[in-house]
Amino acid sequence: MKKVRTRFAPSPTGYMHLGNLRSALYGFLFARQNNGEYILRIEDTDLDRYVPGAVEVIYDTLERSGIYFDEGPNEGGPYGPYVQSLRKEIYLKYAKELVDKGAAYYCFCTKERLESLADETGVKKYDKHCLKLSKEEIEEKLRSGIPYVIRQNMPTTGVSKYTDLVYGEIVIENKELEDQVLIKSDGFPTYNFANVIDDHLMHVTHVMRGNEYLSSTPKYNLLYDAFGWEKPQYIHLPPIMKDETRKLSKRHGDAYFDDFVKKGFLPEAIVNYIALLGWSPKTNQEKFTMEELIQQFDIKGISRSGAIFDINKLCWLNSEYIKELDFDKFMVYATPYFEQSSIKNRYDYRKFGKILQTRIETFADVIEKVKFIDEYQQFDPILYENKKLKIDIPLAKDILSRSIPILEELDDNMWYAEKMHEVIVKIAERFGYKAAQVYTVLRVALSGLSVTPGGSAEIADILGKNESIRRLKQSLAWLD
RNA sequence: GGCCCGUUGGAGAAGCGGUUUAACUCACAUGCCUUUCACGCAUGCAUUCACGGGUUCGAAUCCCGUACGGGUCACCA
Repeated sequence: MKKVRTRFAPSPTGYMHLGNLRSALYGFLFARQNNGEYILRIEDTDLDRYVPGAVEVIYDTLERSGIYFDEGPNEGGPYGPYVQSLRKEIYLKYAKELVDKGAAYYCFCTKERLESLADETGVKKYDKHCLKLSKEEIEEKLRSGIPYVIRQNMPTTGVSKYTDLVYGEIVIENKELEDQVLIKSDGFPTYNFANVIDDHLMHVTHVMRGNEYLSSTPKYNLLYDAFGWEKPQYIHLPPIMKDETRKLSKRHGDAYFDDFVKKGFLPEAIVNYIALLGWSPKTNQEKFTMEELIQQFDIKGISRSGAIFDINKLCWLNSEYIKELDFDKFMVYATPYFEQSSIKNRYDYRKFGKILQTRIETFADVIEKVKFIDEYQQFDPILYENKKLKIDIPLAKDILSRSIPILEELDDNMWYAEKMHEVIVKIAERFGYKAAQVYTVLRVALSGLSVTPGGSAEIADILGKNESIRRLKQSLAWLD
């Protein structure tokens, strides 16, 4: 059995789309679990789309995701270079070999002629016009410097079939195949060609990519056949969708890894979630470490239909990862968000962090949760009402008016969460309330919210005595 | 439009001809906990697998057709 070698072959667009990340992940998992090798190859054959710094973005994203390579532009390796623009001459040489074999031919057609080939539905299929050129004519045109491309010469009859490891047998009639361009007039290869050449030269055994290539794969197979090369195994992946009809795409602005990191998602959670989009494990496990994914990943679990990206579930997974963080680590992630929030450089971030860790789904939630500090304003008294605890507005008033004097007597240095608990329980005992009733009323009065970032004792602690008393008095006044 | 692929609850999905009265997770709802909110815990949520035929003693599972959705038909990857 040949050693498994698979590859991730992104083009340097400057961003890492989650769909791409998932392809990178699956390829990585597959290579690692088979003790194979994982290769990074940069597909930059389109000069117009080149983005400076894009390779760094790719490496940075993958590194943060826990994905690494055995061979690539930075790692080196025996089959380099691993950047296609650096391999330009290689492709031309092989293209010419194909021309000699009759599997490809020079084409000098102008853009205008190509345009004129469109049928009534706007679909144009190349008519093999230049295939008829004689050797002399070709020599002549080449000599006089007329721009040319090299096209693949497709068979016009028969069928091509191959077995995809996810989709099963795919059969395409050869007459559906167009004489695609292999070498562009700028001398660069097209993706379609460079891909095949490099996969072969780099000894790639398994090709994993989006299923948009499902129906063009026979063209690549024909190329392998023309060279007499062994074909790789194909593993086509279903798309990740934004909703039922739209692919998760750049257009919608929220499909990049970086976007999610900025919103306060942990890379581990993103990777974990994405692993589950289009693949399901044999067990009921939902949370996975990278190591577990490597062990449990299985091509048989890859689905064939598109998966809708559900931010809800990502949020849930992220909150699970956040809760697991040890507190110091949590604060490392959370601090930048405190810095962006309205309480920047005020209040004790750690005190807030303590109560927030179980209450946020993304770190960006910190910004929202902290707003009540500055956005305290008259609220609907209905917030006090609680049928389970039998709290109504008159009771809330009682509790507030009786609690305030007692709390006011507390010394400043007694004003901390643990002490507040004691005091609240005492108040409850003394006036015959349930502790929960006092807690709830104070919590609402101090925050002006029904769902609060913490319990009343913690909130009072953070606010400090003066502000807490002020708010309690204010709330009482509002009730009149 | 031609060709290719897909279609199980709001979302991810298991299931691969008979202990499936269709797992599990998210969401949602309800309840419990009660030092409150959150966390946590428990329960509920598809008589049905896009639809219509067929094969079979028996189908979500096999076959055919229809509908719907996606992909592809570039000197873009």
